Amino acid sequence: MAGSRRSRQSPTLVELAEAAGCSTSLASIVMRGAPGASDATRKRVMDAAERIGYRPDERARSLRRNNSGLIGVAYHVAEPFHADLVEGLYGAEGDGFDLVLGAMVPGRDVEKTIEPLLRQRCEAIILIGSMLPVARLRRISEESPLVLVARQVRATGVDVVRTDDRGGQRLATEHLIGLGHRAIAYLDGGQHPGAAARRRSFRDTMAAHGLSDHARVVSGGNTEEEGIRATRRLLEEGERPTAIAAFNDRAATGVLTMLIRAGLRVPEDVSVIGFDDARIARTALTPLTTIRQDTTLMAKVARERAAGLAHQRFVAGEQVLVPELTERESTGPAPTGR
Amino acid sequence: MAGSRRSRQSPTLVELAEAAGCSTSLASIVMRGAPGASDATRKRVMDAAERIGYRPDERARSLRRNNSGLIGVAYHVAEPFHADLVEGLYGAEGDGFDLVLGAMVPGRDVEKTIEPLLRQRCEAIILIGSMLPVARLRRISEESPLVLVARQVRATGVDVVRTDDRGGQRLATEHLIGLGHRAIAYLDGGQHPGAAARRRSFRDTMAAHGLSDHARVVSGGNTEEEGIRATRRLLEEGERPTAIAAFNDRAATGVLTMLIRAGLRVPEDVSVIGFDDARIARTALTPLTTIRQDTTLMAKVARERAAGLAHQRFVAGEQVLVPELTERESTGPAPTGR
DNA sequence: CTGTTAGCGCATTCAG
DNA sequence: CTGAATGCGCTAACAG
Repeated sequence: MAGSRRSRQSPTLVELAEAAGCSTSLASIVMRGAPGASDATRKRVMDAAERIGYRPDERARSLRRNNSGLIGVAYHVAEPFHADLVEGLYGAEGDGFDLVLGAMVPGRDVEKTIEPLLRQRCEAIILIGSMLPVARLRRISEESPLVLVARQVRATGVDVVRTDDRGGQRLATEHLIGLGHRAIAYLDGGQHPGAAARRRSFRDTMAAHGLSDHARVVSGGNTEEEGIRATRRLLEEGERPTAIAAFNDRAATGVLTMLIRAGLRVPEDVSVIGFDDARIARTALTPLTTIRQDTTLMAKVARERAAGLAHQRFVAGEQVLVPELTERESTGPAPTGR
Repeated sequence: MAGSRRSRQSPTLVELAEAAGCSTSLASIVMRGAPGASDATRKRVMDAAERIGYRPDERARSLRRNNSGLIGVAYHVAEPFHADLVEGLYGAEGDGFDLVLGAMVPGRDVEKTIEPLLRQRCEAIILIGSMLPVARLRRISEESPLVLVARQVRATGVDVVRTDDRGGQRLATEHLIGLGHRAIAYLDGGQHPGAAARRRSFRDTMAAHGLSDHARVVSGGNTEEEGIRATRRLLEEGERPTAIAAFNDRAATGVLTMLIRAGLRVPEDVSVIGFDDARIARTALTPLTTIRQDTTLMAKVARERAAGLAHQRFVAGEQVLVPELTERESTGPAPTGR
């Protein structure tokens, strides 16, 4: 009467066989859809399973099969861009693997996160946007096939699926230059994945257009908060740029917020460009022009790589996806005269 | 030489014992930190484990122990509010359980999500913000202790941890009324958890203040996108309200966006209030006045309930947390005259 | 303190 | 199609 006191234990295969009036092997065959049972038996077993509430024990299964059928995914819960990738990962099912998620949260780093995944004997690990040093990545990849998503790294044994950050940022910078902007500020992403490449790309592209003197890099971050703070500093000190390129869309949203709070118009006074094409880019006060990373495709490729590595069908390599410019309303011609 | 071809299989306890020159039982004792081994042996075994890269197989462990030590968590990846709760869940460790995450994404519903969790024999399931019909919840709770977070439901066997939505929305509505607002619109959350209670609370509170005629409920949603669309409709048709209460902070952010795009000032022309006190509330263009749900506490309580239910230490019940008003800048006195 | 033994639930032989 | 037997890697008695 206690509501949900589970009736003893979960039923086992033996009990299922009893209930169905057949041998355990037959019951097993039916439960995993293997050949070797008549349709009549199949129905009888399935009905019995339904009736007694039988549910295969994955632990026993995978132990016996000697493969877990699991791909582990470590990601930052609080990062919307990661959430998009995780959605994509689930959307790309059909390889016979299940996904098991490990969340990285403040105080719970990569190592802590993947430990349980390894203990469950995941056959591959997909690590999203981690800044772990190469040496550590290498060590992990020695224990399990490792697919690193959204970060560039050159380490034997580590598979990489990423967007061309350099090319993407070049697109962004040249878009602004093409609109006539010269005084352009770049809001840096610090230690976050891709930040170094994008920063370098910004500087190089500015230099290539003879605008090195106008290229200003300010330290920022990957959150709205940091976008706001960085922009406040930017407005306080020195000459105001006519365009700001941000590390990602969240930071760009912060830039937008601070500019408007300061009474400036976007894009009339200042143009803003982001990176990622995250969901928030579309619903920002001024819809953001940004560099689109195709998370669906990245996820699909990452999952394929993980499954392939698990089956030893190929060796670790690098897949670089091409980003593209998505023009919305946050960028416009550089203001003339002043 | 292939980089990361895992050297055969993972080492087993037997191999560890061999490497350490002791019996498997001793090795086992050491690995799980059980009493019954000398410090010298302990060190010898730990060193050997490190050397051969031994890592206990959780599947075998939990199978043998006959308890998985797992709490399953089902949540919507794309929902920032859920992400906050998940962070809180991890932060509340120390009950001897590990967390295993199941992500709900479009096309992957609750049932699909918890199936793997059940197959792994999680000892309890924490389900965040699901709108599953009561009958289904009951069925799940018959297979595993179930803690429902952030939704009200009265079902035997289903444990509930939620915020007082009714009281929270009353706080919001009375805050606006207290500021002199009379024409107040409520942007409804449709089918989402808590929506019904908040909607009813809005109507009741308006009625209690004799403002039924001014209470306007418009259909909205729980995203920025829907907040924008609903506000656009709101502005097109009928008299403009002086205040808008939204189902949650994301929708409220959309409201803000649309109002400002329409050339209105917040809070001078229109006040806006949200619900949740999600992270975005602080960085919104106009920092949002909102009803704070303490996700850290909710998560802590939810995890305690889950662990307690798993150990049959108490029966399913309902824990209701008290929300509070967080005043920021998006609400102000009703505009006078007009 | 240490070693031996018997399963946990299931998949997979193999001989009927 | 069936039933019995074996063992995946580990823990938990129990006996030395």
